[in-house]
Amino acid sequence: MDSTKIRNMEEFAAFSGVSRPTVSRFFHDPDSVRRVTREKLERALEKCDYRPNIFAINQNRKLTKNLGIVVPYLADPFFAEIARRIETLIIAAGYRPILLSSHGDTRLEIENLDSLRAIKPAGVLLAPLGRSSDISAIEKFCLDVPTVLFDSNIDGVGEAFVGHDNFQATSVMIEYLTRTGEPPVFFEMRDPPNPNAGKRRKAYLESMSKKELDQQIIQIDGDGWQLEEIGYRGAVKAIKGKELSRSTVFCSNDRLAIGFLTAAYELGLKVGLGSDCDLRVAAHDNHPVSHFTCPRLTTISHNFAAIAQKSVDTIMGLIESGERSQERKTTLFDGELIMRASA
Amino acid sequence: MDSTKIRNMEEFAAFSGVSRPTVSRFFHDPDSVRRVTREKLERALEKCDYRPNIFAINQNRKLTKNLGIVVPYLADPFFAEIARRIETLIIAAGYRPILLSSHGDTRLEIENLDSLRAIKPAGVLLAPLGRSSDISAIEKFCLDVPTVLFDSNIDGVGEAFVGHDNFQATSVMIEYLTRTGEPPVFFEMRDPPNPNAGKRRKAYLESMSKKELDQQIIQIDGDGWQLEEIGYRGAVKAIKGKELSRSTVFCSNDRLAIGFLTAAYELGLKVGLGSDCDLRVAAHDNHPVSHFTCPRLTTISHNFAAIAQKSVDTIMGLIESGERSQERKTTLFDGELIMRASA
DNA sequence: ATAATAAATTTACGCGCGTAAAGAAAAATA
DNA sequence: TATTTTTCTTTACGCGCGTAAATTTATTAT
Repeated sequence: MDSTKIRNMEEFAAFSGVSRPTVSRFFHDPDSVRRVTREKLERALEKCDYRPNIFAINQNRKLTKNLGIVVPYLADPFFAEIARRIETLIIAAGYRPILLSSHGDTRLEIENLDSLRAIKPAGVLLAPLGRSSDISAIEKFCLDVPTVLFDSNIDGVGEAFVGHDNFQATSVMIEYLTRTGEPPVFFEMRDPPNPNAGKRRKAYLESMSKKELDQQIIQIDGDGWQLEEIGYRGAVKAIKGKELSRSTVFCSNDRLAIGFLTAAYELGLKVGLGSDCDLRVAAHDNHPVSHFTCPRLTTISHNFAAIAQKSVDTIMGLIESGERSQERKTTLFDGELIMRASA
Repeated sequence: MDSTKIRNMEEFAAFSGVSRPTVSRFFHDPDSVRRVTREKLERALEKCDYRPNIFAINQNRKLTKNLGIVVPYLADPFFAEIARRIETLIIAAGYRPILLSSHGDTRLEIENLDSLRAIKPAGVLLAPLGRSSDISAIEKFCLDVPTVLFDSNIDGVGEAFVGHDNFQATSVMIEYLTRTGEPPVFFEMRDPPNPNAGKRRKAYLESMSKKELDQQIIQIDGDGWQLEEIGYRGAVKAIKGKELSRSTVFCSNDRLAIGFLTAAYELGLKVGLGSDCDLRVAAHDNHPVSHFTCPRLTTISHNFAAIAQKSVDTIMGLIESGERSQERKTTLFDGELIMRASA
């Protein structure tokens, strides 16, 4: 590295023996200059680590290379995992991911969108809070910024939705559970924060009635994102109150199931497949923690890889075409049954 | 809202009847203008939602209001939780948090620092990867940007360190375990990615020898951040190989313990305090998941709130004084014993 | 070789705001 | 009321880069 301190593009142009507009073009797209020129600049770059000022760039371009990611609750490893995958794909595409969490708070979700708007992102991938989202504010945002929703859908909002097929997933699990034992009772929050929950309930009812099986839904109280605690309390109440009409429980999501397993353990119920077991418990999501519950949790995995890839591909398509999509497209990926010890 | 579209500060100044430099001062600090002027501007703001262009602001200030947060692995709820708290405090202080995860990757950690450097942050809060960090690169970064380390220390790097007192925590736990049962065996990775692990081992050895108790350390193989899986395999090996000289196990961290509990469960060992139990298991961190293991995990909590607060206070002090600290200060907070069912 | 094309250079302006200096106006003090 | 102090306005320049137009130079085709 040279001792020469380059302060701006002007100086770097002089240093490398190329004019400034050409340097500007080079940084925008290295292939837009002749090969000899490019090599000259690359050699200069090795001698003095100059990088264009990102603020000056963004100020003068209508469109930045920023790509926002907003998730409802980053402290939930499920969202941390999907965000991690999306981040990686965005970086690979040459964009800059800006990851924001709404921390389960409606107001913060809108604030996140506002501060994204301020940095003129090329696009945004949004997993909304769901039921508690300020839908009209999100709609307004989507008019200004190309936005793809993922994980949790809001009808008609954003350019597209990419998510998990709750109906397919539910029917696969119910198929499995009924084939290997008693048909399941459905265990969920009375007032779930996430729209997926509603679809899962509906899918349970449909699947069960198609098989002409008795439906039972246990709806538990609770509010917020402390799902394990809510699941635990609900399970204690349901077990002690002998509310379970059958010995198989299908939880609306893994985090509720984690609480359920804790309750069963503490109440001395053995969960699992064996003939010595009192209960079978299964759920939805293949949450990272579900690998290590006691017993390990049988669940339906989201296709994390496909959802992340399709979300990024979709927003990239919108950005690079420069157009809004003609029609809002919904893409759902099949879940995969993950058989473990709990059911 | 007025239909008038304000495009820049010039237009907003004209609209509100105040000169542009005064408007600029107002946005920098509302209290730096006279009350009547401020009120005039606030009224104007309600009529037309103008916000200064953040890129133009940052380009012209040497110092932005950006504050970087870098954590080693955001998909670990422990870091998600501490990051969440820090973010909240930073926003409250009127700064803009930029949260980046190194995803357990040395190269990405440096890339994160590089991209932070590009946005001229006022300061950075860094929880380094630890042993695998590129220390000289981090040192170089700290010369340019005021940086406070947290969670995991690198001697002499950064302006200050804020963390957890592993020695106090260890001795409290050992005190508790020996008072209520057999003294503990220490369970850890042979090659832990985190420097806290080294301190915990040392603290175990010191505490045990101070009490004139036999020390036993079980070091398990494994690499990377899949700590539960590593803990699980190590536990299976240790239990099947009858390596445990005593019935109390003190794990280097909760995530290893989660794997340990899964192994114990699958091998039919009952973990807990009761006389019918085979093992007691305790650990470090009060990881969010440790609330819901089976049995619930006895552990030592980090003082999340204090660590987050002190980290933010320290970096704010550096920023607002505009100076570098004379001497590197280390602040450690006591852990708190969280007694649950596992030990 | 000459003409046609492609690429680079020079020149110049604009983006939206920070900020400094000098003077005018308003508020606080005497 | 006169004086001092505070606050605001006017004017002007700079930040680092995007980008357009006109010109020059290099490359390719004829």
